Amino acid sequence: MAMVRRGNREERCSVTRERILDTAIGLFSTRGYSGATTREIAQQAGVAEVTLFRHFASKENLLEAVISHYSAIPGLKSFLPRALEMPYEQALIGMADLFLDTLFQLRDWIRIMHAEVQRSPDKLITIYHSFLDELFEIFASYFRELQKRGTLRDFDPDLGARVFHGMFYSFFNMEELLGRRDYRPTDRARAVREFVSLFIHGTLAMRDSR
Amino acid sequence: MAMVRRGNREERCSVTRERILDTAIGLFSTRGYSGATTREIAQQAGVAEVTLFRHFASKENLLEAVISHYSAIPGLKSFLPRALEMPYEQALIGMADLFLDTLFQLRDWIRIMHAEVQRSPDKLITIYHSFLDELFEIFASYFRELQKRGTLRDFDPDLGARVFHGMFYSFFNMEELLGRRDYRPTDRARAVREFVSLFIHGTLAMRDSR
DNA sequence: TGCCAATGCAAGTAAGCGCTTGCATCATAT
DNA sequence: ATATGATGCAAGCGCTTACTTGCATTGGCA
Repeated sequence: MAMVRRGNREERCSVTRERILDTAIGLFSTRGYSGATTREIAQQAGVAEVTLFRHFASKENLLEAVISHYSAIPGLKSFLPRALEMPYEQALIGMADLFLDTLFQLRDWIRIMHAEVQRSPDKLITIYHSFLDELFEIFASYFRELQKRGTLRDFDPDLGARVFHGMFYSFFNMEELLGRRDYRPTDRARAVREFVSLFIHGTLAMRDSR
Repeated sequence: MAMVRRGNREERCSVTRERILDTAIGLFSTRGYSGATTREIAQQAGVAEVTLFRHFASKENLLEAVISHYSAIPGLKSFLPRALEMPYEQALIGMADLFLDTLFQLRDWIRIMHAEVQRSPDKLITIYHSFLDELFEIFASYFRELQKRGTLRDFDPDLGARVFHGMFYSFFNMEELLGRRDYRPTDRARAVREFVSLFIHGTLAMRDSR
């Protein structure tokens, strides 16, 4: 086995830990929690099974570590001030792109959440809900500000956020979570543009030439 | 154990089979395929475990039976001709309601698909993809017809279908799949109305008074 | 009445699971 | 140079799993 041989002791330790976590999130996401075995996780991480249990007290413990380790929310929030300086369409495209990037980065984490939120301790649910709340609030606060400025009409910003989220989440869901990249390999940039356009102008004809 | 005692032989047999299937879809959807045990399925269905294996050659076989047994697509397609006679907004609300009803009916089936599409044989994926294709085609063909009539402007009807689907699918996803009914118990009728309104008119202000 | 098919019950099998123990190795920190 | 701590290896423990076997019961059917 390829033991971690270099570096000082702390580093060696944390590198091993990270390798286990990296492998675990992948296997949990593809096989599910019950379907993934500690033997396979250890083997694929290139460590002995006993090492896995020296780092994590139990399999359940490992799952918790995986979930908290990869739940980091990215720079979507920091994009908001910049978005407010941009033209509406450009800002929405930027937000959509950043949102999709985020989803694709977190896809394994999201898969685990989806699969395990059922049989799960409240811990998972709480984490997932706060993740979603944060997400929605980013979108909603953007819409709220533009409504204050008079750029947007008077719709419910929270429901607007859900619509915006829904369009792109289900796109991601279809492209990534459903397992096959070769199913409807829709051009992402084109989809984003068309989605944003529909979100901005709606579907009705006869109001201007666009 | 409450054996099935009445009815002729065929009926008795198919009733038992159905009871096993009913229990299985519930347990597969909450615990996942690996997490659900044949013991518990049999017990909860009120039959001996050995009876389960007399009806289904293996656990995998039972999963396949569950999936094909509950995959029926409902009356959304038959709504289309009627929708074409309605005013646009009313038709969209009707389609959205029917779509949501369908999703809530199929929620266990959908959960299983989501969880097992990963480690799965191509069978599952194929079934799920054709389910989605059928769904999208219903929406897209409706938009295509209205574009032909000049009611709708010239957007890509397939992407429009995905947006329409996405709004409501992610609503369903949040209300039902994420495990907790008490999270954002959004009023469904209001959400449908607002979603449809956004889909029709977009978000921009300053074009008419609505 | 007598056969038969659907089911139950009890016991068991082989394999795999999460997890533990005891001991050896070896690079680093002192 | 020695102690230490992270790791590997091999074996195994107790338990659960999917699945099987043999036999008894029961109700429908000829």
